[in-house]
Amino acid sequence: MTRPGGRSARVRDAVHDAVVELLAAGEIDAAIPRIAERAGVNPTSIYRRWGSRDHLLLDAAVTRLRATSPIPDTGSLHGDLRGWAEGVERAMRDPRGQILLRALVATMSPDEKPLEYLRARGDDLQATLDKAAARGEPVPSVDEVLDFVLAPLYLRVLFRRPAEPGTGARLVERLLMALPADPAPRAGRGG
Amino acid sequence: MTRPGGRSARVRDAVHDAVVELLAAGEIDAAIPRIAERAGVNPTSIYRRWGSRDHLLLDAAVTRLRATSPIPDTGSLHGDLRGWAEGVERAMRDPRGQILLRALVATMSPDEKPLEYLRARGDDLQATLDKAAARGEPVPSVDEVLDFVLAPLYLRVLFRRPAEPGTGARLVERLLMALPADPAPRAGRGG
DNA sequence: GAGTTAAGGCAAGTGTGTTTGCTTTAGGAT
DNA sequence: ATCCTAAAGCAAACACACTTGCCTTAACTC
Repeated sequence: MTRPGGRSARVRDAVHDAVVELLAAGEIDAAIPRIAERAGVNPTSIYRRWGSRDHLLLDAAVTRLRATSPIPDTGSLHGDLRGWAEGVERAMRDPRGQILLRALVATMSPDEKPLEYLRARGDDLQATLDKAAARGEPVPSVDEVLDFVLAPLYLRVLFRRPAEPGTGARLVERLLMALPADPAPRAGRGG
Repeated sequence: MTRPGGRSARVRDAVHDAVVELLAAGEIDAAIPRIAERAGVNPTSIYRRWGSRDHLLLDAAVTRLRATSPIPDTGSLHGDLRGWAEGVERAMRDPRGQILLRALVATMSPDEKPLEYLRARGDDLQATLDKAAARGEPVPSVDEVLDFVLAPLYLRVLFRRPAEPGTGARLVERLLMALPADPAPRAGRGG
């Protein structure tokens, strides 16, 4: 990527778009020539850049999901987590979000270290929690947020149906409700 | 399957075994001829029976996962859920369990109705909860068990690393701890 | 604006996954 | 024991994804 912002970026975006559209349209095993056609690009360009369909899918999923639902800064932990959870929930009600999450799970190598995507999210989360702790608010651990807010939202999408509106907010409320009023730093659950 | 228990079943098991072994060994995109070779079976048999690689993977995953970690009957809800959660946790520490869960997520059609596999689990869970309620114990809803016990265990496997020993038991304890002492039927969370 | 060079496009060649018609085998039925 | 039929095996034809060498385009640099 020594030439950012030019033709290279255009092709990359067009290919990512094509992947998302095709998957969302139900062509879940569209091969590279089909994706290239949809993107208005030569198949060779895809083979040369991504090498395999799985690498392309993983790249598209990570890139696109990373842009989704950042953690807001509302001034209170409750507001931050609630805004974030609602964003995740909304993204997971979009068929494209669903398919991207599924593609991510499908193409991640099982022995992969904690995926960069989720690690970055964990870091963001930690920063948000740190700020809240500095304000004197009682805070959960990152693990608790992932276990009791993100996990239910994701599991519902992957195995059942997308969470109904309000689920994210309810999960956040339940988690924060369970915290001790004392803002002493909590012993993490060991992740 | 009009001829259960004979050659047909042997071939099916051999093919399922081959799938699990190959996936667990890292050959995640082993094609059908490769699976057939490993199973000691003719590729045509696989094409005729399953039609596509995805159908085969889904069938193998559902079949094998269904046999894993049933809910025990210990006489107390706490014991039942704890035994089950520990079983799930253990299955997810096995590379074959991990890969099967991943294959399941990857090959499920996104618009699939709640997957038969998880629906059956939900029914088992409901039966366990009903028994406990009949004994006068306070019980959570099926949704709560899925959200706060199964979801964290699955998410950790899919995105991070398998849960450490004791995680399942701790999740169950936390859930039951949060219940009101009054065993009145709880209003479900609407799933 | 001319030069430099990744990256994209093109086209021909190659391999392998998939299909299909036919034959053989093995379980169950009579 | 013999018949019957689904399912498995076999082999040849087929299709198409993938590779590769070469040429062209376009973006950054001086």
